[in-house]
Amino acid sequence: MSKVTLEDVSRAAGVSRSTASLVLRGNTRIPESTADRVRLAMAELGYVYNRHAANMRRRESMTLGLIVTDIRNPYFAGLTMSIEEAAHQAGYNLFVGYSRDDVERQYVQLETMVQQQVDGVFLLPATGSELSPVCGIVDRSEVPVLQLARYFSDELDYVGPDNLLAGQQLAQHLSSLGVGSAILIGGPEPSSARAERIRGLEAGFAGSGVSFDPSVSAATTNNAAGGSEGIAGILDQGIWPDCLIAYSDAVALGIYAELRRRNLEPGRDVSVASFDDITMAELLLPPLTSVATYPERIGREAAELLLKRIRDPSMAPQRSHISPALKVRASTAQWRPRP
Amino acid sequence: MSKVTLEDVSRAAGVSRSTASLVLRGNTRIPESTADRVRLAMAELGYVYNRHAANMRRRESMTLGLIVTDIRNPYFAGLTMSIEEAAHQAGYNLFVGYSRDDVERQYVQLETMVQQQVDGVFLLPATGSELSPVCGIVDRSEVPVLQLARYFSDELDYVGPDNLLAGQQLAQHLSSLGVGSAILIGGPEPSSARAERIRGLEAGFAGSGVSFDPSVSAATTNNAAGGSEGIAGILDQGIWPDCLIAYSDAVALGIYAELRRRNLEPGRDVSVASFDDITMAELLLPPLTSVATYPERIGREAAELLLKRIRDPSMAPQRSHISPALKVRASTAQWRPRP
DNA sequence: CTGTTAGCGCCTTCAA
DNA sequence: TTGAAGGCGCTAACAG
Repeated sequence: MSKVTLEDVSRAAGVSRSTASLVLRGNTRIPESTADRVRLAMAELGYVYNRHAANMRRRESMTLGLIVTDIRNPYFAGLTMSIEEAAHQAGYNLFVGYSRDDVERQYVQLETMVQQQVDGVFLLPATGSELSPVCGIVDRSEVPVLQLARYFSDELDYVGPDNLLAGQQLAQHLSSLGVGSAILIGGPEPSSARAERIRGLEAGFAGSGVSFDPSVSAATTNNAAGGSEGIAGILDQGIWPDCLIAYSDAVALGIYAELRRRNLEPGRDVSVASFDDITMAELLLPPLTSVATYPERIGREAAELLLKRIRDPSMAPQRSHISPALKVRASTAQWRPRP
Repeated sequence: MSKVTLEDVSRAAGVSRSTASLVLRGNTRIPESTADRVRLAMAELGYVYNRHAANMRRRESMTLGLIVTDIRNPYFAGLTMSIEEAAHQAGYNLFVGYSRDDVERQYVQLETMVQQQVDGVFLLPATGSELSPVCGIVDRSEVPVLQLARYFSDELDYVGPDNLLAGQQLAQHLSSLGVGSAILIGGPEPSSARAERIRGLEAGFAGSGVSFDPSVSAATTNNAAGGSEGIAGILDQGIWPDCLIAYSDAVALGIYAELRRRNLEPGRDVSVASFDDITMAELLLPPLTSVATYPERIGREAAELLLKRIRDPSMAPQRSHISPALKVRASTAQWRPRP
């Protein structure tokens, strides 16, 4: 029975309600003996602090929302876990919703979170997200929204990997290997992340003589099925580049599998590289060259920024880019140019 | 400004507050013309329904809590996503906490969820969970707790895989292959799931002549690192069984990697099998034999049960076991007895 | 340091 | 059908 109220506690402890309330909030001006008596009474009566009631007055709920597309991709799982950790550390509880990359679903989730009075929302936007519907939902309550890993608006905060640099690092590595041609496989077409990675790759390949045409590759879902589909589409056209650049490690897993279905061996018949560097990349055979994008750091940084934004809603929109790091492994390092 | 209240709306629409409230809840006895006027006013004023305020009166928050250990394991990620889906479908928002298999952390998360007035909690218990601290936190508010995938008490509801049957199915498959000896690798020692899988394996191997001694294998964390560590411990003792049974696919991934570091090939030098059948199992080389335990079904079933429990707190504790299905793949099927 | 008072926004009840 | 009133549990503001 969550029926034990602060009033009951204060009565049992022989103090006023305001005193009990102050003890709860750790006020130091209350003498220790009184505070102890109050705490004892709370324990004995089985008192449970009701945050909803507190919220009615304080106008903050100590909850945050997180909407991501799909956590079966370990990259997003790591991101989610680090955000949860930072939120809890700051005393917030976290509502989580999975949009499954469906915009409508995402908007519904955003709406219910706003109704639940969240103090802020981390949004890893579904493809097709736009500012105006988001604002329509959010502006009425002035809930700050932070864009995670992908962005669709300059007016909202953003924290994500430095995709441009990541693309550049990877391209430079590949051209140094003597790769003659490379193709990007998969990834959600309209995402800022994919566009940035492409721009980075183009910049990195510039002047190296490596042929790289981003328009060849079709967009796919960001998972293994997308990778299989993407590489199948390329091979079925009779195209056979020296290097396959997966949009992400999740996509690369599908590329490995599809290559083998066709009796091709990744790392030998074609080099393969990717982005994210999830744990699995290193454990695959051959180990997968990947650009680490550090989801844990992105999560920590995002939490820090959103909390700052909650404190100061008038601050100008911020963008934060986390530096990537290339991890060279056998999937590219063992590959040799065809004679 | 979540300052627009139902009173403002009713004033603007020229109706009473109770009428506006009834429109919100979809009452049909209100004439459509009136309802439309109210809805129009809500839209024009930018009204946001405040669930906290509603909760003060209705004594339900329309929120549920979910505490899992770690979603970087795709098995738990799938479980989490299916629970979120079912919760949203039923109109609930979901608080999520990751215990990282730390009991103390788990208790803190449980406590803050209770303070947030959750109507129920899904708990995938951290190793070392016990009934009395959980009850200490939960009983005061009478929040129902459902045990997910592992259990530590008969007094709480439970939904998880039928681990006994899963172990049996796998053992029978292995003995039919002519395996002479098998060892279980990894998994959290004190978990009900591990104990049940062992019992199932023992039952399945009984009378087959396959040597299987569960005491040989050390417990580990439920991830790739645990798998590598587990198999390393076995091989370093000079033990070399015909078959390695991983506690889970996540563990199996580490086994594959460690075997290869030692120039052993899974599926040829030793057969490997596992539990869970996450997407990756099929994509590995060699594809991994695994017993599917269907996290999506478990999640759906769990959500159904918890919602029923919320409606009827006096119901006797329920346990629900989801049937597994063996997926035979090359990691065992291609293995041949050593001469 | 304590007690009192007045809400936060909504829902329920009762009377009109 | 509508209006008025009371209260959910807490906190803030003020007067003792």
